[in-house]
Amino acid sequence: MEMNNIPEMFQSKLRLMIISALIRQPLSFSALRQLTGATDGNLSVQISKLSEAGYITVRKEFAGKKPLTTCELTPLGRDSFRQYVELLNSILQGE
Amino acid sequence: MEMNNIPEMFQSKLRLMIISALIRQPLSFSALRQLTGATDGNLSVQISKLSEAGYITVRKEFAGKKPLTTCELTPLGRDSFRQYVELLNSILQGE
DNA sequence: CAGGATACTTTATAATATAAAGTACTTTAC
DNA sequence: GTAAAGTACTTTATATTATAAAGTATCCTG
Repeated sequence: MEMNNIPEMFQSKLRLMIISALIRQPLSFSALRQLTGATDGNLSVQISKLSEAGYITVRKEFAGKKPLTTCELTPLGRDSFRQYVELLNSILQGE
Repeated sequence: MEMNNIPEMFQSKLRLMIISALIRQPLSFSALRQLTGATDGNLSVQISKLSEAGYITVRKEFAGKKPLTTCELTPLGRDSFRQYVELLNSILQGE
């Protein structure tokens, strides 16, 4: 099968949920936590991985005196996701 | 007595400890917490008050991905403290 | 199949802020 | 002088994220 072609970044349910959520618009850490139901720690780790892979950008600032983290999909992230979906489609089509 | 002259900002043990600690050099929130033994909430509140009074400046930044808060005495803060000590001295001297 | 290597997840703890509740002290009113 | 009010300080709980440690699952390898 083409299983070996599945990019690292899509081999985690949580990362997949994050990317899916970011397709529509940038979201804060809190929003992602709510949408995914993930724990803080796990969410933090997976966001870092997506960021290191260049799939998302992470902006940090202070909203008042509290930290605010915003995640946004990069073109690379978007393209990779598109390609991944195409790959799944082709697999579905029987190769 | 001159009791009524005691400035608001010096009427709290914690604020006094903070100012005393900052006389030597700027310190982080964590350092102040350690030095004073105060709880996070209380320390945060009293730092805000000192800042609003113009006695200290509070700088916020990210050290890596974590927030770092640094407090520094302003000239006003330093002068006020000096004057306060003088006031106490004069009271001690019998007015 | 036992033993590792990997990677993901949870849990605990850290850095600060805010709000709510508790405590103390000081006025005011009777 | 004391009960009721008002003020201010303190603690406690919870919110934002990050990191490290421990747990769990999976996969490879001999």
